[in-house]
Amino acid sequence: MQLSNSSQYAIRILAYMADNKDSKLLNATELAKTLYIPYKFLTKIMTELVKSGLVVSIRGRDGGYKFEKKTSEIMVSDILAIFNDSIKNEQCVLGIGFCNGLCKCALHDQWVEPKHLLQKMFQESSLEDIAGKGCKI
Amino acid sequence: MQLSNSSQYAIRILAYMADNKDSKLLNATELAKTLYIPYKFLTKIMTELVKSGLVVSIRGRDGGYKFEKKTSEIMVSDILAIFNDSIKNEQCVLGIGFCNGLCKCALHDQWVEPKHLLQKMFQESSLEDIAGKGCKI
DNA sequence: TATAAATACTACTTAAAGGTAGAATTAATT
DNA sequence: AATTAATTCTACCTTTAAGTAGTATTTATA
Ligand code: SF4
Ligand code: SF4
Repeated sequence: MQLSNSSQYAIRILAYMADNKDSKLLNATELAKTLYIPYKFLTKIMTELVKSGLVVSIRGRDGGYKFEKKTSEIMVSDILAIFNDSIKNEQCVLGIGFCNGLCKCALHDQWVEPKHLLQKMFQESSLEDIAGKGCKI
Repeated sequence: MQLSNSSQYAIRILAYMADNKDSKLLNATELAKTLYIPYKFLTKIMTELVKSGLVVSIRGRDGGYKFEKKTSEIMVSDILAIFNDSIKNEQCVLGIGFCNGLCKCALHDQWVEPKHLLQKMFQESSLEDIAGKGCKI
């Protein structure tokens, strides 16, 4: 019952970048050191973030990463979507997955509310919202 | 962001057993067929449920499984605990895991409420509560 | 033009979850 | 006592997530 490492790392990376978006570019070496994320794994994640259009990369010496969009326009749910970690309406708590209104599982009714709150948390939190709140890692 | 297969299966198995606790014993073959759970995986799970004291097994011909406790006294959270899938108070949404009140992560504040609802759902749902609600698988 | 420092690509390895196979054990029935 | 049908044990296989290695590519600067 938790997000994948990739999603967790990506949120932390982007939250940190949002926190430091005054500095022109942030590079992978610095991000990995600051955030205690394995360098090679971080670059893999960054490449996915670039491909998905959330950030742009500048290659070559003095290169790095910066945002493509405004941080107020990037929601945490957008990040989760990249790593197939979104909470969808049809997300199933007991793994059956094809139930309808007539035939629902033992926990269906209890699941509705927390599922909705999770969705809300991810869909309504922008990077601007969560940047600068608390610690940096 | 979902329970492990083992937890999901275990909840479905026990909810079904609670639903059919009038029948003396339920055996693995029948449970596997009815619930569409791989037989060998199901027996592995059942053995863990026996060891943890939630159900008792009768071995040999005409054997099977039945509850050790009342279904009103078995909470879904008890099942999750067996498979290390509980939602703990200190459960971390961004995977850092050692933050305190002073230094908290970007999503800490937003996480409190849904986490609490998840805990509530699992801690306050007994097998009696969820049995007989909806479909059988 | 050579060098250095950065991202991107391809491929591999490791660890954990999910699942399977087969034999051993148990106990009721014939 | 033999058979049958059940659980349990040990060991293995498969798939996916997580992480690593090495090379290629790009670009600023001396
Ligand atoms: S009713 Fe339960 S098992 Fe069925 S799709 Fe909904 S959450 Fe999943
Ligand atoms: S503050 Fe955030 S990152 Fe830190 S332990 Fe709590 S949930 Fe995890």
